[in-house]
Amino acid sequence: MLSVAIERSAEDLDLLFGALADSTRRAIVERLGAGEATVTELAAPFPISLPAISRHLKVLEHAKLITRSQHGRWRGARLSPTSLAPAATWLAQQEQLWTERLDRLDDHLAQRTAAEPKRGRP
Amino acid sequence: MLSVAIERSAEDLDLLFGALADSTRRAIVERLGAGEATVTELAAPFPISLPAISRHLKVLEHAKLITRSQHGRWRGARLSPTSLAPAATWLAQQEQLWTERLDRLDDHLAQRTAAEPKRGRP
DNA sequence: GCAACACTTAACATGATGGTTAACTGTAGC
DNA sequence: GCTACAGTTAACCATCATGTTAAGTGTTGC
Repeated sequence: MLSVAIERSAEDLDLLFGALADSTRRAIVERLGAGEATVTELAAPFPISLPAISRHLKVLEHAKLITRSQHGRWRGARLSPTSLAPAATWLAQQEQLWTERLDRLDDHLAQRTAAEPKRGRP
Repeated sequence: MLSVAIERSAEDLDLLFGALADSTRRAIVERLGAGEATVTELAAPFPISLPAISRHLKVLEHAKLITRSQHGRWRGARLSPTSLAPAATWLAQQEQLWTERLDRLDDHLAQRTAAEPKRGRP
């Protein structure tokens, strides 16, 4: 359907991994796993100022990891469900690629040593 | 055995995700999926200088994503097989946590609407 | 030994990141 | 309307990241 459906751009991954490369932001994501929360709730566990939290949220939002809402004077943050997928997919692909390669290498070595058992290593 | 075996510290993840938050470094990792390579080989596809590549490799090494070797005057880089696991695990945990939560939410809502079908929303 | 090669290290410029405090915006509630 | 509350924006600062070029290190090969 969409011609650019698989277009997982390098920039998206930059933003995603970049957003996750900070323990405060990861903790916020973990916290949001328990459900929507307000900024003050999210800020509570951390020893940093509200503006700092506010910017972390902006980074997460920019990476499309969270969406924001407004209830009265409270502003909520919640996870966008499939947003981690691109990162997880990239990692899975890499792991698959190199385990495949290691398997092939094992096969190759097994074959080699089976075919030429007397070959010595200098 | 090791008392700190499961101690996947926040710093490790900082380094891991940080290392992956750059498209050049991700490309290098992808490239290394095909096997060990020298610095010049790794540098070839990129329009940046060798020192820049050298430092990217140092970042990857520091994040324990690659190991380095020396063959004569060539210096090789190769992937360390399980190094992506902490990142993949963290992502998997998050995805599991929040899909669980969404499931519980669904159940809850289904139960609620089943039990109190006439309840209106103000 | 010495020149060429394959890098790495050093020194530097520049822009991004993560934190601060102070001031601003917008909603709630009397 | 005014005050308090929840949060964002602005201005600033220190540090880190990423690139550059120039110089240094160590190995090869004649």
